[in-house]
Amino acid sequence: MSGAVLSLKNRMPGARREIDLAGLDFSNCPVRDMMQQIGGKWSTLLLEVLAAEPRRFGELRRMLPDISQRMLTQTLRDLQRDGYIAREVFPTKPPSVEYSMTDLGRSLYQPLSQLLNWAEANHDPVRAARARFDGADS
Amino acid sequence: MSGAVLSLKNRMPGARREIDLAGLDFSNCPVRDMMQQIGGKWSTLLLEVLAAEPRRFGELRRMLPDISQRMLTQTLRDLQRDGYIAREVFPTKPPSVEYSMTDLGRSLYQPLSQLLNWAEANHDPVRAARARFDGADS
DNA sequence: GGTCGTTGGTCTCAAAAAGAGACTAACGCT
DNA sequence: AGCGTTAGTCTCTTTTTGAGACCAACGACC
Repeated sequence: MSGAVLSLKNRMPGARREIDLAGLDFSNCPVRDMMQQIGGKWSTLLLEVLAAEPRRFGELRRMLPDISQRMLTQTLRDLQRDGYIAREVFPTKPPSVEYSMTDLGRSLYQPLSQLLNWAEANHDPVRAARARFDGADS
Repeated sequence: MSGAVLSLKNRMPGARREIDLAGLDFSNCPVRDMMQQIGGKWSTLLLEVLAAEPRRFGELRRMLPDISQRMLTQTLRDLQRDGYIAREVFPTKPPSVEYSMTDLGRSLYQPLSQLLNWAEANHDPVRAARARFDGADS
């Protein structure tokens, strides 16, 4: 989970030049760094839910019935770590915790929701491609 | 990898109504279905490379020096399966294989590249948030 | 004419990540 | 006293990822 952004920067002094990806900077790769988090199995789901309104832990757990508590805790913590969501503890009788989206999270959510819309709109072509592929060689 | 889109549709007849996620359809979840693929460690990287121009297998392997052949093969096949990229074999002496983006892939790449741009533009805030978080409790 | 390198993979095994579910501790209700 | 609620943590199992050896066919080299 931690460390190891890419380990490409220190990787042979003389060699390694090649094509260099049309200007893409993979040595520092913000794309992978972020997509690793966003692409997690539950991250987008949680961002989508929290983009609508703040939620409490148990509320989220009930909304995503097939997430394990372990993964919910961990995904929330990772999203918080990256600054997308905020965690606030209320000192009620059994302390309750509310998660809400930050400004950075909302900023991320704009392009992300576009992608999510694409996913919903193009689910059929993808499923069709899959069926074609799976049927072709089996 | 296969089956099990969510297993929420058949899950208690009477109960389970709650909030229903502000209109989001999680029973069939195209979002997770697609993000699972896109969010893979190498998928976006490959899509980004292939969006620029078609590439051969070995070429891709050399461009992404820290991908294992196994994962390269598998990621390419998954992207092909979902219809984002096409695989063409040329019957040269040692047969060569070229991967190129399909129309569906290009369609996906539009919102995806927006997200990728966001990632590059906002790498610093995210890294800052991370540093703050990691420093806070340690 | 045997060896080397090239092609695009597959196979096996080890490491890392994800999932399931039991367990915790403080409080409220009955 | 016993049960349920809160938000988690801990352990164990399964799945996914990663590293790297191996493969078959051909061309060039010596």
